[in-house]
Amino acid sequence: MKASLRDISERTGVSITTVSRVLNDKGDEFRISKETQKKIFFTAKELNYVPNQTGVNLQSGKTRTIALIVPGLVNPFFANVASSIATEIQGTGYNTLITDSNENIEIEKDELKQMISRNVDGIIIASAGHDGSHINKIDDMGIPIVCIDRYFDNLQVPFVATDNFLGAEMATDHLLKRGHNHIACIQGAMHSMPNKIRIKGFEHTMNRYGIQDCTITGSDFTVQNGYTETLLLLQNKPFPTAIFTLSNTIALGCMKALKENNVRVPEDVSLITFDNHPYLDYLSTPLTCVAQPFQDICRIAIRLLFSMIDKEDLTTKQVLLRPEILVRNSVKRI
Amino acid sequence: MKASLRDISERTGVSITTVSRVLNDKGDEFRISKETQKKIFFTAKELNYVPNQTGVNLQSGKTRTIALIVPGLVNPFFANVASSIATEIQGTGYNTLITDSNENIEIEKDELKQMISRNVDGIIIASAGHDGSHINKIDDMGIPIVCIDRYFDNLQVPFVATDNFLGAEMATDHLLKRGHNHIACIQGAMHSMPNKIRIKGFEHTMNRYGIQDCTITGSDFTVQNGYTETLLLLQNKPFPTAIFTLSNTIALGCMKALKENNVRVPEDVSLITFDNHPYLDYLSTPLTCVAQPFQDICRIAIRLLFSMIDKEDLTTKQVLLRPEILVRNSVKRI
DNA sequence: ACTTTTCGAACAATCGATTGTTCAACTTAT
DNA sequence: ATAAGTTGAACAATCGATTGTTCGAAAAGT
Repeated sequence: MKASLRDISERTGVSITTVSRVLNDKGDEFRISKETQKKIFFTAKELNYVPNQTGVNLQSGKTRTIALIVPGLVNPFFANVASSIATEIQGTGYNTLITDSNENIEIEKDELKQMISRNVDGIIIASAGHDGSHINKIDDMGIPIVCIDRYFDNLQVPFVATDNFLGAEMATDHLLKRGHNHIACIQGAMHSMPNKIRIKGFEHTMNRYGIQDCTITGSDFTVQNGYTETLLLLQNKPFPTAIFTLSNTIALGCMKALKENNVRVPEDVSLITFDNHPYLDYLSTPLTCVAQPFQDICRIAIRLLFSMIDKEDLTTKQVLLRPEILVRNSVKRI
Repeated sequence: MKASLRDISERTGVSITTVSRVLNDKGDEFRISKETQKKIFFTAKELNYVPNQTGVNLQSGKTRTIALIVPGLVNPFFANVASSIATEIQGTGYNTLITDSNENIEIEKDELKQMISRNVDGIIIASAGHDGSHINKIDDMGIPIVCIDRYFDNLQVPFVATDNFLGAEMATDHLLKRGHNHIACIQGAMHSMPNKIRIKGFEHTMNRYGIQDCTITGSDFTVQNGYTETLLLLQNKPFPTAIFTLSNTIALGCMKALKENNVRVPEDVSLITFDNHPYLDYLSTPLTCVAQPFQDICRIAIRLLFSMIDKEDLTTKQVLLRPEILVRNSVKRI
């Protein structure tokens, strides 16, 4: 079905070597006659020849493939990341192999193994794990890998993420400055670094304003979590004057619970969230948010990865990017 | 860095053959002594051996990889599709190679070539093209391929898509039944089959209600297009009583233009769109839409593809799935 | 006329894994 | 003691492409 060098070699009567050289535009370099070259090109076209990368890879050890492992494409943030990375890598001559670990560390480890097995040239990962030892192991094997969004203490590989402390600080500050001091924070996966840092930023800012006890609740980055926690929050007296959700998915669940209970935003409660989304502008109450610079994260991660692939020395290995607060109408001044 | 069979062979003093057989659990079958087996397993673990798929592939001709080519991950519909497919394929022992053609047929052709080159076992594609000849060519080469969402006349490969005629009919019917007869339709890529069929469904339903001239405008599935066309529409007198957008992206642009011009939905104009999205429930006016069964599309496409890979005969090759209308509050009865 | 260049292309090894065949060495049977 | 059988493992070819080396034959130089 698919033609190989051998097929062309047999059709033209010249050796595989010669065919290979001609098709790699080394015909002149190796003094293959114009006539032979023409014959080879013609036959290659005729047989619809496409080089078998497997062969090339085996020979070169390179696959020209970058793997991207994310904890969940259902999360618009990671969908955006995947889209950005795929698009950025396009045209570099590399392909992108995308997989989804579903926030499951075992699946993630298996995928990592698969990628090594497939000889990918580099890996970009937003890890679902609690620590980075399995990622350091990849690094030890000499496989270029960079972390995005999620990172760990003692991580020996480069990472690129939002400055989550700053982001949480900005959001909390925004609320406090508008008179809120009873703020509930609905968090995501507690072990994840972005979550931990955001919580730190939240608490730090609260403390700075002299507020010691903070309401922090929730357990993962899902719509369900946002929904459940908000429902629980609604039982409390007094109800907080503002809610700070740590992801778009949590915000979605939160809004669902609020709507079902006829709690209005921002009249009854103010709302601010991590993550931007095109729809936030058109919500019944346009949602104020902390936008992560996901495009820059992707671009820089790719840049770092390619540097590693090219065996260049990395001067900066840990990049935290400034988020941006987009003020819409979900926070009331009280 | 990475250990190969040869490394294990050298460390243990047995041949590569024996190592290969033991690691493939064929040790007993080939009467390799327990002792030797133990030694091999131990060394493999010690060296952190992971089989090099490139070698396996070359030998077997299989890569256990499925390629997915979509015209744009920025479109939430395709992000959902990508997520679904990646998730569904997970655990089948296959990996998913996702690429984005950016609605560009040249990029798409190039990607297709890449996939062939990489020996993928099968391809799922939502093509950006105007016709299916390049896809038939893949089929001719004996590479399993199935189309989703976008398909063509004379396509010789299986496809799975929404029943777009029905979807457009449902939407149009919904508007007409509520007293709208001045309806503007903002379409997407005119050459694409889903768009063509939706337009047909729209016109057919309008005609059924005795309305002959339909306003159809727009040219691609982008936010920008929805924005521009709505702006243009706003110049018209009389302004339509309802707008039917053929994708979520177009709807987003449309809403932007309406908002900027203080046109209220549904008081001043009713709005209905193709494609559902989690946020639609929380918009200032929750948006009535025609939801595509993207999960089923993905599942069936994968099913068909695996049947082709397994060389089974396909009884049904063309699947159109019933969409669902989700009634919210963006259509006013007049 | 004989040696040296140049030309045009083939040989053969290699990458990593798989697999049909072969082959010693030892055991058992005759 | 010799033939037959069993054990345990190695040999070698193969998949597709690349690449350093080699090798005839024709052309040029002496």
